Amino acid sequence: MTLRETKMERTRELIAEVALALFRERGYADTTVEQVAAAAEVGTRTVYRYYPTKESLVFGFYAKMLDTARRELRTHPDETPVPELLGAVLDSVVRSHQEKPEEMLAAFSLAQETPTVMAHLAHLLYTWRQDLVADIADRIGGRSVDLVAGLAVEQTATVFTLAFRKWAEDGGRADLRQLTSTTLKLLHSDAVPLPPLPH
Amino acid sequence: MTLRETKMERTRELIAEVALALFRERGYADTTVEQVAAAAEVGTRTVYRYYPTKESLVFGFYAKMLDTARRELRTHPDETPVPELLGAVLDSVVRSHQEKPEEMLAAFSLAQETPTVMAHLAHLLYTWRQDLVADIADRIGGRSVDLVAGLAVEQTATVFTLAFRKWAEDGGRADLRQLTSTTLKLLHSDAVPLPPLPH
DNA sequence: CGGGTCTGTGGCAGCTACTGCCAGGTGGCA
DNA sequence: TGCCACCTGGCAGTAGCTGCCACAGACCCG
Repeated sequence: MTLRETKMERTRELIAEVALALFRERGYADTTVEQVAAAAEVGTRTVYRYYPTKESLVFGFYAKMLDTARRELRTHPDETPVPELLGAVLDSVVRSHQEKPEEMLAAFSLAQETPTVMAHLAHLLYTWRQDLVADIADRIGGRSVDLVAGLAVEQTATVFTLAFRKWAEDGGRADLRQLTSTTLKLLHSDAVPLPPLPH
Repeated sequence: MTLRETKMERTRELIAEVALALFRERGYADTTVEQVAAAAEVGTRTVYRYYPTKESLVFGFYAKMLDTARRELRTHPDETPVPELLGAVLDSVVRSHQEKPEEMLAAFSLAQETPTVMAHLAHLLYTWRQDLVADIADRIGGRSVDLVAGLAVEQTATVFTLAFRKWAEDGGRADLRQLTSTTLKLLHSDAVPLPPLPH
């Protein structure tokens, strides 16, 4: 890794950190990108070189985390059974959240305050799941590959999303891993109502 | 309904229609809100009175449709079994899509072209599902009410979303109801892999 | 039916997110 | 050490979005 790249990586992270701090302090709407740039001691133009929109500043590390979870899939050999893969993804996401709980909570609470930020988060997760579906579909045989892969990924993501939402409601005091596992157990059980099959 | 309200409703719909038409014609990014206003023969300021953002112009009727589906729930008596409720929601959404297939397809294709539009759609669906969870939770007894309601709603929404996506990929030629029912069948079967339970 | 009032409309000014362009400087590399 | 590549940041410009205010049409009551 060259000096140039190191510097850029540092600036990139610095901007995201400073931005998140300012947003928490003064609120998202009341902070201009110019202020973020000034606080990070870079030009406004530079901020936009690293992050395409103001909203994306909130999810700098979040995006990196999702990327990691996906990347991890590729380390598993081709013969790995799909349930194990899904378990690995779930585990990776839970682990990331446990590493930086305050940041996760802060980003989520900012998202709840500001619709466009929530929209950005929803979009981030949406594309992530779509990419995951493509990854998983490659490993599945049989009929309706895309539907099966889709359902598998969506269910896995849902388990985490619900557990996380409950965890966040609680202010992050509960044990996220515990909550995830409880939710997963519910999904495995048949206590969850579903629309009936049309005859 | 007074004359005033009628007029407003008409303008509201006119703006959305004109906007969607212009977006399809010249593309979303290459159409300014000012142009939409001019084509609808209203002031720019008025457009923003009806629709808070440019993106929301794309989903005028979409939002109304989701609202209808939710509203329909309230027509069912309290004793209605939850699976039936979920079935009704699914049905309502499928029906709406079958009524205006071109518009649905157009809106979705615009969303795929422009990230912020997709983000808006994702957000719309996200809040809709959350509201549905609250509605359903009211009707469920027992433990982990919110988790059960959450899983139930998310699974139902997922079934439709996947079927819709496949339908849209196909250019809207396939039968959406058929696709939905196939997806639902898959979900009921145990052909869908899940993450294993941690011991 | 007519006058006062309420309310939707739209123009104007202004802020800020975001972009293309270009000059200057710093790191990479021979 | 010197040339080249590329990252940086300032400037100007576009467009989404908002508060404010005057006007006009709709509503209501005598």
